Amino acid sequence: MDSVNLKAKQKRTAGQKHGDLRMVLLREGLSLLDSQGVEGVTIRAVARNAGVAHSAPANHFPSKRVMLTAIAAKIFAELADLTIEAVTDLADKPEQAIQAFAETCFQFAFDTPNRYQLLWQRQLIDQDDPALATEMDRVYSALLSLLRQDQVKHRVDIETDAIAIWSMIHGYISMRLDGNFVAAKDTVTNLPRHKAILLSLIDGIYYRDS
Amino acid sequence: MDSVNLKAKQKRTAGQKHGDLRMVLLREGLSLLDSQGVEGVTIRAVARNAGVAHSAPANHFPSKRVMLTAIAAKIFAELADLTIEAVTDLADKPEQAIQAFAETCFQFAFDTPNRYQLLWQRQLIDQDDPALATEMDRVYSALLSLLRQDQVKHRVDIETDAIAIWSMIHGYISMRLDGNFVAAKDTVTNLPRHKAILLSLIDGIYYRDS
DNA sequence: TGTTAAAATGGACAGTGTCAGTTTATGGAA
DNA sequence: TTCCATAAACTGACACTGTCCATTTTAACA
Repeated sequence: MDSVNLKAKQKRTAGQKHGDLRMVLLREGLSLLDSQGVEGVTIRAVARNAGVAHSAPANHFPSKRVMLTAIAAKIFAELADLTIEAVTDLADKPEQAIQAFAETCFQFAFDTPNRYQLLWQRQLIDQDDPALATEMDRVYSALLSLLRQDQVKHRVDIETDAIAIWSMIHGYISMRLDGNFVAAKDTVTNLPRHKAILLSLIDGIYYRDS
Repeated sequence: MDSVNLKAKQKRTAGQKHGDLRMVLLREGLSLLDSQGVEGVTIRAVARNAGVAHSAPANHFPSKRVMLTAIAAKIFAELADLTIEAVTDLADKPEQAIQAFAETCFQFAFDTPNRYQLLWQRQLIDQDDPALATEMDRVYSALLSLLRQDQVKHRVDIETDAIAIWSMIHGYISMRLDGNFVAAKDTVTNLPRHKAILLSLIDGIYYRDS
């Protein structure tokens, strides 16, 4: 058996206690994220909750940044699944589909704010990570294809329309999660009204020839 | 002299070496923020750069969060000054004024990204701080009054229009700063085009009766 | 001039991420 | 079977952080 065949063998589980510590660590990391926010997600806390030594995670994640990036990739995958599922069976009704896409993002962000916020913390995660980029692209591509199917509106620049729509969704979510509407004398009771109006405004977003 | 009069005396500078260490600390904090990002702004690093002991800042800021909040308030004041100055002399041209407002935000964010990003880091700063809220409100109020002066568009809900516009501006900025357009095959050369289109889209944002 | 209280100091503590060396446990080879 | 190579997990250490504490310095006031 030569070295090539040796390298081909991927299932090597020597020395490990858990079935798959990497998976356990990601699960505990998500749990800590939900309960204590991103600052509660320390390598040592994750290791404690997983019942292993403080340096055990180093075998699976070379740095904290890599661990947080892996967690963020899982979250993006979750969001991608939700949005894509929300717009299936709406392929022939692109306007409704876009609304469903936005509504799903709102729901996800307000249901699990800590998860949503981690996705955009550039100093904590590595945006160039291939696994993360793949999942992020799934969300973006879903919106893009909705706009392409929208034959009613004569869009000149679909990509920029997508960016504008996504900007408005993300901007509203992040400002609300950051509590920045307090200064604007906003209350939580405004959320349904805001959402309704934003959805109608999003519907009006498309760039056409002058 | 009774205790009330004693309390009324506010200028008490006993024991201090610098003229105003608090101001020096804020300046060094901003400098570290610009050069190393928010994670470079540690209490001890700020103290080192100011040439004082590691625990000296504690006399002026009871915690790191309070220090970062004070820095953020200064940044918001800067942004408020810039936006308000940009829209003066445009009171009679509200559409141009709104464009100038957005353009100023873009400029500020891309010129000093670390400063802009600190403003929205809820886990690091205290959004309920009065000084911070005051400066934040100045920016928001500037946009609000522009919309009120816009007699051409018959806006039904000025506050939500402001939120939508501000959401789009902030959403685009933060996504670009986070580098989230890489997945969208975007390059920095797209910035001028995006900006032009976003400005025209912003112009189209207003909620009217159906 | 002496008092007083704020400001600045140095030391300590628990917690963090990361690195190094060591031990453990497993699958394949002799 | 026995042995070994190796990945995984462990213990220990280091520098750094924010925060607390007791102490000393310093400048304004009586």
